[in-house]
Amino acid sequence: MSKVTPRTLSGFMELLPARQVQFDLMVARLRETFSLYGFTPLDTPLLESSEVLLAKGGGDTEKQIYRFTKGESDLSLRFDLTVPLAKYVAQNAGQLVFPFRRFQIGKVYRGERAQRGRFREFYQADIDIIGDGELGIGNDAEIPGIIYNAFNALGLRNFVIRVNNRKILTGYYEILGLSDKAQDVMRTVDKLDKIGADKVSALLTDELGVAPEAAAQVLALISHTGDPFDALEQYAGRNATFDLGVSELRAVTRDLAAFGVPEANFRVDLTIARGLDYYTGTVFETTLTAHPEIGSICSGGRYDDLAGYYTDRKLPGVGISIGLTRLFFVLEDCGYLNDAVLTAPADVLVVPMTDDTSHAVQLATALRKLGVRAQIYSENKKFKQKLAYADRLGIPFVALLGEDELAAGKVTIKDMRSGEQTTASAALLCEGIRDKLSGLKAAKPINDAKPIVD
RNA sequence: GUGGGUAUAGCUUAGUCGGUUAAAGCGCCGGAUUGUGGUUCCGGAGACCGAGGGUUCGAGUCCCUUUACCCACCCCA
Repeated sequence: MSKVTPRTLSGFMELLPARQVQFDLMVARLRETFSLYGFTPLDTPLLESSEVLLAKGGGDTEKQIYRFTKGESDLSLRFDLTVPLAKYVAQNAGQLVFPFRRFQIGKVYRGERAQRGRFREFYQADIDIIGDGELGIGNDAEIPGIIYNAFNALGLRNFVIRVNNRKILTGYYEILGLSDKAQDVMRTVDKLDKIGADKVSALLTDELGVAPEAAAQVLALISHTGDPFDALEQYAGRNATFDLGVSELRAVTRDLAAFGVPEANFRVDLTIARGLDYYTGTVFETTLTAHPEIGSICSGGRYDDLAGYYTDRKLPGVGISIGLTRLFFVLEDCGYLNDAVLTAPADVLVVPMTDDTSHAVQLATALRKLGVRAQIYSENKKFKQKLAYADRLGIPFVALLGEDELAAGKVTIKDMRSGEQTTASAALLCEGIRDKLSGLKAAKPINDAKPIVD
């Protein structure tokens, strides 16, 4: 009989057990970190009515939406977590306490061509702070600290959080008389790192019709080396939006040290703008120092009006989104995933070797009460196969209950890494294992301290 | 959406000018070792060469079609 070939769709990521454990560990660390800053968890449906999801309409996002009908229903898979948040907040505004801080970690879907580091189904880890009518700039200032600590909790060290403020760009382009082209100019300038100043200049003049002098001015500001605030100072007092942007950017950078963000992990970068047009102030973008080619793994910013398509209530917010799937993919690809992390499904494999399994069950129960993950191996296989099972799954301890042990009322524990065996009372061994495991479990999932070079 | 590339064992790949039995490493299974895994040694299973059609005495190899996947652009996490 011919079989259907098992396959996974392009752009969808599936992990083997050990990797999945690692991924889940990263998710857990992010949840812990977000919780430390007072964010509350939120889960929303994967599927929404197309009317709700596409309220904004138009643009590239609409083309990338997975959309289908089921009976009379016109449904769409969410393509980010921000639109569902907007719906949720608009719907529940009366019952929420503002500023509303939520985090959400979930899958989103984009029907675009997959490629390296670019998925069609992927996890985003979002945090957002939503204000009712107003939201202080202090919330923006808190974001870099959260990003830093979140990545730090994962074990990442080599990354840079880049920050800019859209008001600065908007105001500057007003000064230069480029307001009508502001969006396109920002998007072009955003490519500076990738294609270089000459090509950016060419694109500005040839494709966008920017006057050469204005293009030169655009590049002059963003190419400034040294303290970016010195460059910005030259234009002070000429445009209210620009001045506001500069003061907001100052506010965001002022307390970085107090928030615990090292200078090496932060940079004001006047080129970043984010393609998404709903950002109106602070913008963030985070890249891995050793892998800029993969693009941003965490970005976000300030928006004036989250839910304008659903309600008249003005709901400004600031938030970020971590591309967890992309991040995980890059880290695995580059060998940064820390294999020392305990990815075994259990801490102890309890192996009964006689027909009487009651002692094995008792031991497993006692271990679990101590918080030690115990699995009973009940297959009637050869002894070596029982050990091989533990070995292949990376289970660090095997508890052996053979005739000798049962007769003596004891248990033999084998440490699979050292090969050492000790025989003692069950209670004594349980405590010992718990203590040994605590060290292992403190390990972080990622180790990017030593970048691997081909 | 646009442009390029690839398809051979579970995985990564080799396969000469079209020639007879499609090769290797890794992995898997078994044994050496019936209460000791991970190392080593020995043995074994596993491939209608992506699918369909064509040229030919003969196709993994050449041609056409198709599907899937990969890479890049656009855009993004």
